[in-house]
Amino acid sequence: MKDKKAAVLAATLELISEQGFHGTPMSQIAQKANIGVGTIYRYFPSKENLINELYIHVKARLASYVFKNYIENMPVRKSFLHLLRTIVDYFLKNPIDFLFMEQYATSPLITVATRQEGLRMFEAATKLFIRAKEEELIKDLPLDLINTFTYGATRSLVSMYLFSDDKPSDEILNEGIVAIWDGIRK
Amino acid sequence: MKDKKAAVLAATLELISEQGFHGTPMSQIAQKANIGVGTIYRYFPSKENLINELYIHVKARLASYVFKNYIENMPVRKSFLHLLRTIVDYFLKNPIDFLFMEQYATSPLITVATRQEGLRMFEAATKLFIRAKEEELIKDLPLDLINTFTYGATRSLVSMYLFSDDKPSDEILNEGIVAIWDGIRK
Amino acid sequence: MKDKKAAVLAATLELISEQGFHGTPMSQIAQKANIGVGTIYRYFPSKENLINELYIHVKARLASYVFKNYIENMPVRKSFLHLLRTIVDYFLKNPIDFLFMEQYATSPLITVATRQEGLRMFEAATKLFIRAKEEELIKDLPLDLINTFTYGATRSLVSMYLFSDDKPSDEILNEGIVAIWDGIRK
Amino acid sequence: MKDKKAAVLAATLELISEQGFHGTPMSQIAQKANIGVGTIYRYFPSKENLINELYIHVKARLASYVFKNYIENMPVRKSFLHLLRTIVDYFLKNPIDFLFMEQYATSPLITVATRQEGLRMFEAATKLFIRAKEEELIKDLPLDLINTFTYGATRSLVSMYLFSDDKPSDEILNEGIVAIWDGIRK
DNA sequence: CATGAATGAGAATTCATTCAT
DNA sequence: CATGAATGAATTCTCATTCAT
Repeated sequence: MKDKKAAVLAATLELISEQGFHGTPMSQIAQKANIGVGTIYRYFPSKENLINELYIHVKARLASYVFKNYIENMPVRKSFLHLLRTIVDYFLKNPIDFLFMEQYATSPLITVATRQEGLRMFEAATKLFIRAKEEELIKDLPLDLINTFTYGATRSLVSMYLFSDDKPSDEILNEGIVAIWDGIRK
Repeated sequence: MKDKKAAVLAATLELISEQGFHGTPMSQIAQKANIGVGTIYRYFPSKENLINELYIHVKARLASYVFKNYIENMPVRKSFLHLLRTIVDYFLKNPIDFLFMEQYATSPLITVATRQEGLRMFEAATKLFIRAKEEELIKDLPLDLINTFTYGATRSLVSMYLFSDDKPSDEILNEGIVAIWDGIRK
Repeated sequence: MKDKKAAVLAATLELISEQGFHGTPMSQIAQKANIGVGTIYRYFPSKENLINELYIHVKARLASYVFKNYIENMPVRKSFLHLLRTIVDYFLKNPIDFLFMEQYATSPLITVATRQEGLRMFEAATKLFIRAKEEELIKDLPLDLINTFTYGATRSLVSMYLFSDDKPSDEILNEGIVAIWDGIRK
Repeated sequence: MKDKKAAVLAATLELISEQGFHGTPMSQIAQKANIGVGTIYRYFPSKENLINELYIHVKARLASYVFKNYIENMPVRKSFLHLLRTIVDYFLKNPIDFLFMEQYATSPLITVATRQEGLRMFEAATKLFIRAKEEELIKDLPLDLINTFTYGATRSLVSMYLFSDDKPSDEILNEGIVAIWDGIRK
């Protein structure tokens, strides 16, 4: 049943975001997912594999949301702002996903292969940057730099929103996104 | 002896950055530090305390490096670029410190008190942002946002440099830093 | 399975009586009970809890033996002698239970709650003393005193029998019990 | 220096009575005795030896108190009552000594040799019982029985006094002691 | 003699994983 | 397929004892 696998992933995400990987026993995951411990092992060969699959799962969900209404051939600046805005939206709506990504993006538990698979889902964004460079709209910096820079700044935006006591308005978020664009544009 | 405490901190930093907190047993730390397991507990009451002290230690080392040649009353833009450049320099020279900060900046293992103590060491930077706002040189966004944005973007810069195969030149790093400034300046 | 819990209790009783609580590692208990160490923790949350449950267990077994053929309304003296005789019998047949009770009756490891639960099992004896006082058959001393005095003297009897080289005859034991009665009777 | 040895014994007695043998680290004893840990080992080869010497020490102190004004040739009953009364007095004045004896009288930590040495200090009491038997004042029971019986009952007396909320009067204590005599007299 | 820093063996406890039902 | 009792390797931490100063 797909049901059980999904239940395990959901339970793991919630528990792990709060308690961390090592603070969350398989038994607790099983309990939250309303299945037996042994059953988890029908779907995931090990706990390590489970968290890696969860990483892919969460990243795929984000990508699917982000690219749902994304149109490839719109003007670069508009695409860029739309993309960032959608990412921010998603994380504000799904803070647990954000917490999870923050913690496991750099964790040694996530294998190189997993991380690469996660990156592949955002190739459309890379294409956009390439186009931007060709159209000479952004600084002449390495693509990688543009990429991480953009994502890093976006994370900061979300993080500040989620953890600060006085939530910034929608407008300020937009200004923040524009600031990122200002950072890379020519 | 101060020797042993320092040896424990050094060993922990190195091991924990690669293997994570839970992937690093106390016995391994002891071995790498060339002391007995029990000795660690003469200096640190628990493993949790050890990592919190290490956090302070690393952050203090960074702050000391960053503010060594920092002059409070220089023009804002110059100060800003100098500050970011020094941070980047430090992390490129001490990649393990960077990996450690990346992993534990958001980890629940680091207590609120520890994090606050860490922040206090960078008050000079906050002062600079306040001055920048007063002089109306940067966008009218919340200080927190400016702050996390700046640090987030800086991290991306370092991260890209450390993990990409074709290391960007010194010039490109400078351009990256300027890009950050462009992001927040008016 | 009830089997394993019982096996753990039996193993613990035997080992702890000889070696003491702190002289008996959980691993040894597991080995003697023919189970894995972890299995003990399925039945007892901690070593401290284990010894407290064992205390109840042993005391319940004693009470069940002692009151099996006990009839409430027999003459006081007869009841008294019967009771003491049965206690002595039980301990002579189960010397390990005696050793265990001797060591843990006063130990700080046994919680107040556990001790109280143990006392409740011997309320019938207290009733007998009350009746004895009402019938003015025994000295006019506080009940507590009568109680501890009686039990203390009984313990001595058992202890002497178990550890002396020339075991006293059945008759002598009876005389000993009568001596206790003589101590408290008017 | 005799000073230090005595200080160690005093510190150990106090700490061990409250916290138990295994709950009391050597370092704590050293601290309470105002000496270095290593120094303990100049006077006692091991922790086990320390507790055995303490046992002897406490028992000797009790014996010295009990037999201080004891006259060998007084009438048996008077001697007996005096002896018991003095024991009770001592323990009421030194409850820690009582707690210690109660806990370690049956503990596997005290070696057989130590226990025997402790018994030897009370030979005068045994002599009294022999005389009592010769004069046919007490029941014709084995000496050992008389002995343990008497001591067991005395312990109960003290224990009840120390732990009950409504302390029995001096008179009641005397009655209790008489009850013990009544138990063994012909 | 006195000290206390250093040590590492040993203890309780946890938890991923297996496998008989 | 699903289960969860059983397992024991692995982990953190304590503390008696040693020995260089």
